[in-house]
Amino acid sequence: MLSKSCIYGIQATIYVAANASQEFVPISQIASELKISFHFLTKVLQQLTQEGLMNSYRGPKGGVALAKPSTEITLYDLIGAIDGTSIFTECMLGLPGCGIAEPCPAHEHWTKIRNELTVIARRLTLDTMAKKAGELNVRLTDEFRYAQKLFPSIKPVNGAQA
Amino acid sequence: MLSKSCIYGIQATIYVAANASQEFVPISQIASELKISFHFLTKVLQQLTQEGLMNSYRGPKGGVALAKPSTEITLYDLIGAIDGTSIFTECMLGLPGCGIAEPCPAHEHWTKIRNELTVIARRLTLDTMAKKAGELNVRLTDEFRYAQKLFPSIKPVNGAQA
DNA sequence: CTTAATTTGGACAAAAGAGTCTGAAATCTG
DNA sequence: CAGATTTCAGACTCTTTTGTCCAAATTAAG
Repeated sequence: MLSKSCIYGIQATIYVAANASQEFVPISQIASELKISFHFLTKVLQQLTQEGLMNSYRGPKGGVALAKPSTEITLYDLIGAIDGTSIFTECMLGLPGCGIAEPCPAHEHWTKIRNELTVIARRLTLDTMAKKAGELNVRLTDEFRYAQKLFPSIKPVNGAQA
Repeated sequence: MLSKSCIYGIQATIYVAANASQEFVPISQIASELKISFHFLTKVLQQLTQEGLMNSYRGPKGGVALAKPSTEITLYDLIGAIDGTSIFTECMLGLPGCGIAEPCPAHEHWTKIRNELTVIARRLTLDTMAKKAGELNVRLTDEFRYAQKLFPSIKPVNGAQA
């Protein structure tokens, strides 16, 4: 479905969005929290900075940051920047000319799914995903438990149940 | 999305279903019509016979045939046999424990899409797809034009417009 | 029985994806 | 300025997917 690079990129940007207090977040910190290879994640995030979705800064106190408010970066942007938009446009059977004029046997069904997927990806912002992933002040049990999986360093706060 | 192997397998079975007049269809014929590497397609179809979706027969007049009526083989069966069912079950972000109890940030949206995809794949039979792909007696222009792309050997019949 | 057509099965090569490593460039701190 | 921290850029390896090739087994037809 999505490539590993893409999944890592999405998880990392969610992490950065959730840590909005830090100006620049070091890639090493993201990699160790999310248990992703540091060097590999570096490549993925370089791609996101080259695509204009993130800013980076070298040296001590450096790292990466979102280039835009987290409310303005969508899942669609992230997928498009890493895996490309073909998942939102291509025929299920990979036939180059598939379209309304020359539909493939699965055309109508797949376009329906694909369009829904596109709408969802365009609407789902980093902001929304980061909130679900659990900032420290989110105390809902389910979300907190997820947060621990994605961000192991997050510790229970008073009132949160593990 | 789907692997090349899977796409080839789907196209080939559609072709076999559309050529129901032939008892066994040689793989060489399928490969040349669909412009797929013969040896590669051979592997894919071997997989489908091992999974019980097709029968094969060696020697002259041999080839492959559907193991069941084309009304009883679904897109879900084909995808499951070649790529596996993970596309119908897995988390979008690849998180192992993602579920109702510990949903990932895209969980609710992705499961909705995934479920629709599953329903469609389970309902879409080879029979239906083969009809759309254009048997010789289908004269609808759009479907015929598609048929020529997927099955180049199919020639216009009287009344069909190229 | 011989020949040709066909699948089967395995080995192998090429390409793409995933992951690792090293050195260079930039930047902060003292 | 010196040293530490960090991204940047490229080379390299490993694995999976894709694609190619060949010999063996099976079967129909003459």
